[in-house]
Amino acid sequence: MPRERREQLILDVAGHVFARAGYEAAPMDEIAERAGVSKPMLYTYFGSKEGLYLAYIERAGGQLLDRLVRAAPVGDQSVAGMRSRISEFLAFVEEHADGWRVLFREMASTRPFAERVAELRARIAEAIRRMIETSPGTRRVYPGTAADAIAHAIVGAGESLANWWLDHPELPRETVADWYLQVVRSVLAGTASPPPGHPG
Amino acid sequence: MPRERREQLILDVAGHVFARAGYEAAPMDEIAERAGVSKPMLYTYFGSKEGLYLAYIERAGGQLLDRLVRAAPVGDQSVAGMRSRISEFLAFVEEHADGWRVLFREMASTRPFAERVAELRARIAEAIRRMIETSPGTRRVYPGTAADAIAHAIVGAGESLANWWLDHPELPRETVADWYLQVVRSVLAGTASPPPGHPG
Amino acid sequence: MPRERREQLILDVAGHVFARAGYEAAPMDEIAERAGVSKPMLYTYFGSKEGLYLAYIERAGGQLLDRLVRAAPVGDQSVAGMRSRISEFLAFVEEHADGWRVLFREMASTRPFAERVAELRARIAEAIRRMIETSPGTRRVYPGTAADAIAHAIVGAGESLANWWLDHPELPRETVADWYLQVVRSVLAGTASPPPGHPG
Amino acid sequence: MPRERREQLILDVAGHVFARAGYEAAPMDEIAERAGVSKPMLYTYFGSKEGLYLAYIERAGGQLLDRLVRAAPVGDQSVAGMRSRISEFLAFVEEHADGWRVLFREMASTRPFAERVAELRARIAEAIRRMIETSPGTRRVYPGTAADAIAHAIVGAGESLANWWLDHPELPRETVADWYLQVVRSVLAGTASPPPGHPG
DNA sequence: GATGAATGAGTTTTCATTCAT
DNA sequence: TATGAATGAAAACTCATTCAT
Repeated sequence: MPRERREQLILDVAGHVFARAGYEAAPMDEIAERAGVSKPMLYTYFGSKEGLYLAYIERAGGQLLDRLVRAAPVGDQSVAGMRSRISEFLAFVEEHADGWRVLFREMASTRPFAERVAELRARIAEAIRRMIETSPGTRRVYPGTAADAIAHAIVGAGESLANWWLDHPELPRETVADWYLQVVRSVLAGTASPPPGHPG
Repeated sequence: MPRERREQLILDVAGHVFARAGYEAAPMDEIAERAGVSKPMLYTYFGSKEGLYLAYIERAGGQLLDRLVRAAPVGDQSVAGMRSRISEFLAFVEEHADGWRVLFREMASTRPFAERVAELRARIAEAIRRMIETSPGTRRVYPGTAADAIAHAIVGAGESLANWWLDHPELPRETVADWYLQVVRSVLAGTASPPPGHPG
Repeated sequence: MPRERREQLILDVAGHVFARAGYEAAPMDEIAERAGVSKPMLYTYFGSKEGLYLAYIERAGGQLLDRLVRAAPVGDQSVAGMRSRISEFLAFVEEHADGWRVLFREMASTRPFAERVAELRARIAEAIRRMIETSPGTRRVYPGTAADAIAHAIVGAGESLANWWLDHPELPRETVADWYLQVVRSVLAGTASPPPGHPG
Repeated sequence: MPRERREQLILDVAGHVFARAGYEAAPMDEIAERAGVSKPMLYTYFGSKEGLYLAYIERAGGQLLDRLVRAAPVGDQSVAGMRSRISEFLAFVEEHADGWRVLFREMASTRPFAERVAELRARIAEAIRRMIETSPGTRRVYPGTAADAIAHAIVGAGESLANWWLDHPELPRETVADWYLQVVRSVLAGTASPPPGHPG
C-alpha cells in the first residue's frame, strides 16, 4: 500500500478515535491497532500524537473549507449562494461527523490545536463579515468591530444548529439549511437598521 | 478554616486549572498544590477527580442560571427583560471566565459531564423557544421543532459572541450586549415572517 | 462505656474485618466506623494497626489455649481427655470463626505476627509430642525429633479438618471430633510400631 | 532474551517476593527491579498484579501436580507408590520453597486466588479419598463424607509436616518422607477398623 | 478523653515514545 | 521500511497515622 493511501486510512481511524474519546483520552495503541499498523509507523508518518492530531484537524478543516468555497464563488452574496454554502456545511457535518466533532471540540479548547481551528473559523467569519458590511441595507448601523462580532455570532449559531441536528438526525438536511438561512438573513437584515428606540 | 469555605476555595482553584488545561490534562497534584491543601483532602471532599469536576460544573452552571433568572422574571419577554438577561450572561462570562470556559468546553465534549452541561443549555434554549413561539409576529412560520432548533442557534450565537468577546476584552459589556440583543431580536422577528420567495 | 468493654468490642469488630480481608487489606477506617469509635481512639488503645492485630491474635490465641487447658488436665492422656480437648478445639472454631480464621491465616504468614501464632502452635504440638513419647506402645520407634514432627503433623491434620468443616457446617461437631480423634489415635498407635518392612 | 524465558525469570523473582512479603505487601516496583525489567513489562506480560500472582500460583501448582502424577500412576495404591508421591511432594517443597510458601499461604486466604489453590488441594485430597475408600481394611467404618474429611486431614498433616521441615532443614528428605508415610498408613489403617469401644 | 480534619508516603496502572532488529 | 519489545514519567487514588481543638 502506498504511503499516501495509508496515511489517509490512518487519519480516518484516528479521527474516529479522537471524536469518541477526545485528544487526551485517545490512546495511540488503539489508533495503531485499529488502523492495522504498528505504532512506530504512526510516529514515522506523523512524528507525534500532536502531529497526528494536527494532521487530522488540517485535513478536516481543509475539506470543510473546500466545500464552502466550491459551493459558491467567494464574492457571491446572493441568497442562492448563501443557501448553497449552508447546505454544503451541513453536508460536511453529515458526512464527516467525526471530523466535525473534532473540529468543534477544539473550538472550546485552549490547547495548541485550538489555534488552527480558530484560524479556520476566523476565515469563515471573515467572509460573513464582508457580507454584513456590504449587505444592501440603507445604512450601516455598527462599525467594523461589530460586524466581526456579529459574524462570529452567526458562525456560532450555525455550529450550535449543526450539533442540535446531530441529535435530530431524522430531519432532512435541507430543512435545517432553510432554518439556518433564515437566521442568517434575519441577522443580516437586522444589522442594516437599528432596533427601534436604540439609543446609539 | 471551615470546610465550606475551603471547598469553595478548592473549586476556585480547580476551575482555573480545568479551564487552562482541560479535564484530562489537569493534574490533581497541581490543583492540590495551588489550593494549598493535600491531595487526600481533594478526595475526602469530592471523592474523585470526576467528582471535583462535576462539583465545579454544577457550581458554575448554578451561578449562571441564578443570574439569568434573577435578571428578569421568567415570563418577561420584553426587550428590557431580554437585554437584562443578556447583560447578566455576559457579566457571568466576564466575572467567571474560568467557569464559562469550562462550561463551554464541555458543550463539545462526549464525556459523562457533557450531559450535565447539555441540561443547563437545554433549559436556556427552552426559555428561548417559548419566546419564539409566543413572539408577537403575525403568524408562526415554523413548527415547534424548528423553534427548538432556532433557539439552539440563538444560544450558540451567544456563546460564540461571548468567546469572541474574551478575545476583545477592551469592549464594554453593554456594547456586546447590545449586539447580541440585536441578533436575538432579528432572529425572533425573522421567525415571525417567512423570507420573501421562500418555497414552503 | 468503660475502656475495657470498649476494647473488647473493638477487638470483636477488628477480628471480623481482619478475617474477611486479611491484615494488609483491612482498613483502619472500616474498623473504626464499624466499631462506632473514632480512628484516634484505635491508636490510643492499641498504638498501631500492628498493635491492634497483635492484640486480637493474643486474645484469640489465649481463648483457644484456655479451652484446651480447661478441657482436660495437662497430664491427662486418656482417650476421654483427648476427645474432650478435640471437642473444645472444634467448639472454638465454631464459636469464634473469625478468630480461628485469623489465627490460621497467620500460620501461613511470614510477617512478625506469625511468630506469636507459631508459639501457640508450638505449645499445642509440645503437648502432643509428650503424648507420643509416653504413649503405651511396646517400644518407641522414632526419636524425639520425629515425635516433634509427628506432633506437628497431627496439629496440621486438625487444622485442615477444622477448615474442611467450615465448608461443611451441616455436620455436628461431635461427628467431626470423632473423626479427628480416630486420626490422632491411629497416628499415636502407628508411632508405637514400625511399619512392616521398614528398613530402620 | 526471548519472551518465554523472561517470563519464567520474572515468575521466579515474583515468587520470591510474594513468598517473603505476601501478596498485598509485595510491591510491583521491587519485583520489576529484582527481575531487571521495567514495571510496564510486568503489565505487558501479566496484565496486572493479580495476573502475575495467578500466573505464579498456576505454575507452582502445575509443577507440584506434575511431580505427584509422575511419581506413581494414578491407580497405584501400593506402599511404594505412596512413598514415591510423598517423596516427590517433599522434593517440591525443598526445591521450590517459594512456590510452596505461596501456595500454602493461599490456603488460608479468602481472596480470589484461594479458589485456585483450593482446587489443587481438592484434587490431591480426592486421590487420597479414593485410597481410603478402597484400602484393604476389613470393613469401611466411615461413609463417604468422612473419607473426604479424613483425606483433608491427611493433606493438612503433610502440609504441616512440610512446614515443620522448612524449620529443620538439616533433616534429609527421605527421613521426613518416612514419617509422613507412617502417618498416612496409620490413618488409612485406622479408618479400616473402628477404635475399640467406639459407639458407632 | 475524644475527634474532625489533615497529610506524607506509597501503590497500581497507563501511555507516549523509542530502540534493536 | 517496518515492528516487537521495552521504558521513563506521570497519573489517580488509598491508607496508616497525627494534630488542633
